[in-house]
Amino acid sequence: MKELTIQQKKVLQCIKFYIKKTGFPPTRADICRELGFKSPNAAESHLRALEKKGYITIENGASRGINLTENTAEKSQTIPVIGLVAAGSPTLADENIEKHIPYQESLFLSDFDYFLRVKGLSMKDAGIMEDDLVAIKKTSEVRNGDIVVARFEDEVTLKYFQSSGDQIKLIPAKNDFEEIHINKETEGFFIEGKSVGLIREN
Amino acid sequence: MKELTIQQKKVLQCIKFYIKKTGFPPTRADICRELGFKSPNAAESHLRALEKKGYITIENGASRGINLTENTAEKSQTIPVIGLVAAGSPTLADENIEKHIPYQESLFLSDFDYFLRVKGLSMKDAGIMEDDLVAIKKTSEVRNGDIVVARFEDEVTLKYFQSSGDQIKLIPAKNDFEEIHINKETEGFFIEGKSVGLIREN
DNA sequence: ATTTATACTGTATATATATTCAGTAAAATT
DNA sequence: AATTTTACTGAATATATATACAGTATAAAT
Repeated sequence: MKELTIQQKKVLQCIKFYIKKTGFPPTRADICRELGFKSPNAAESHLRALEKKGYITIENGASRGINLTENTAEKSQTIPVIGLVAAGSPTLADENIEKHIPYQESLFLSDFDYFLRVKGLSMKDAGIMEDDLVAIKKTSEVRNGDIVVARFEDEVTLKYFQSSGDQIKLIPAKNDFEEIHINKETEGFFIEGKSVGLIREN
Repeated sequence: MKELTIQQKKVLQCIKFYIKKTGFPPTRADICRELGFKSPNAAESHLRALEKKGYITIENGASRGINLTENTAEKSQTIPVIGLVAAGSPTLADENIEKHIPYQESLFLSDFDYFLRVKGLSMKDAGIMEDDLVAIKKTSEVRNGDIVVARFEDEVTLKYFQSSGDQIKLIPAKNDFEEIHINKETEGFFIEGKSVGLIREN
């Protein structure tokens, strides 16, 4: 989508804010009032520019006939899905993002930063199946029994966390997978975050 | 909140639908067009009734100045969670509803009608754990391999569905639970719906 | 039994609103 | 260098829209 100018961004923000506040879109005059314009044509021109660039649609002849396009409206309500690949860490870099899915704030008890798409069945006995989306909160503060995203060198895994002293155990929830034992200070070892929820798309 | 009459419900639904479709609320004339009224005052009166009962607010003098109140607006964005109890069917009656949770339309690939709170571990090997929320779409059209909500007399269960001819098998996803074999025409047997997704709140 | 709420039609109108036209001026693009 | 885009002011206007007023009729509440 074509880039917006600073003023056009201001107008778009103004529209979003107005809708949030009142439940319906602003008139040209409303926009002028909010942004200090003295002519309704200032608002009109900006609206037509926003329409041309695909951020809104305008129903001609209708009062307050402004509609945020899907792309515009959803932007603030989506969260990235990241593929869990054997090599490479789950960063929020564009190349790792599989897609964005709509997201409601209070979906889980805790807030979270991204969804991790699960590969493999090492957590099967914890009810985490292949292709499930695990909601991950980025943090290194984890407790025994938490399901964590751990990185060791280039490998990223989802495992139960168990620590005693300097010793950390990463335990898969399936007998035929192996536990990983690691020292806390081991170089290249990080806890990326922990699971706070799960979504499965049948 | 005070109960709405059938007509008032229709008008409220019409407003919601119009906003969903266009992004902005309807005029009095729009409502008349949608519902077949011949006088704008018909819409006006209903709007004032809805305002009086607290379902909407109206900004006087503003065109399309209709705002769904928090309660009203949320209703279409929350979905009920129903406890899966051994006895009693999962109806949407108030007494069965555990709570409402926020819900975004495109969360799963299919739409659905309610969440079922899972009790017991009979579907553990399908990755469905105790207290998980299974998204249920009310339907009797199910295919072999679907996870279905089946009711037999007073008992409601979540099982794999498998049919051949008149014979229906309800298969739990755990060895130590028993399969249920039932004839299609058995009295008191119903398929309530099928699972289309899952949410786990860690 | 009387009042109030529901559920409209039909007409009228003040005003809220979109939208066009005429300008000015700077910045960006071609 | 010429054209287009951006960013406005200012005035004018057709029409979209809320809203009041006058009725009619039935159902519900007090």
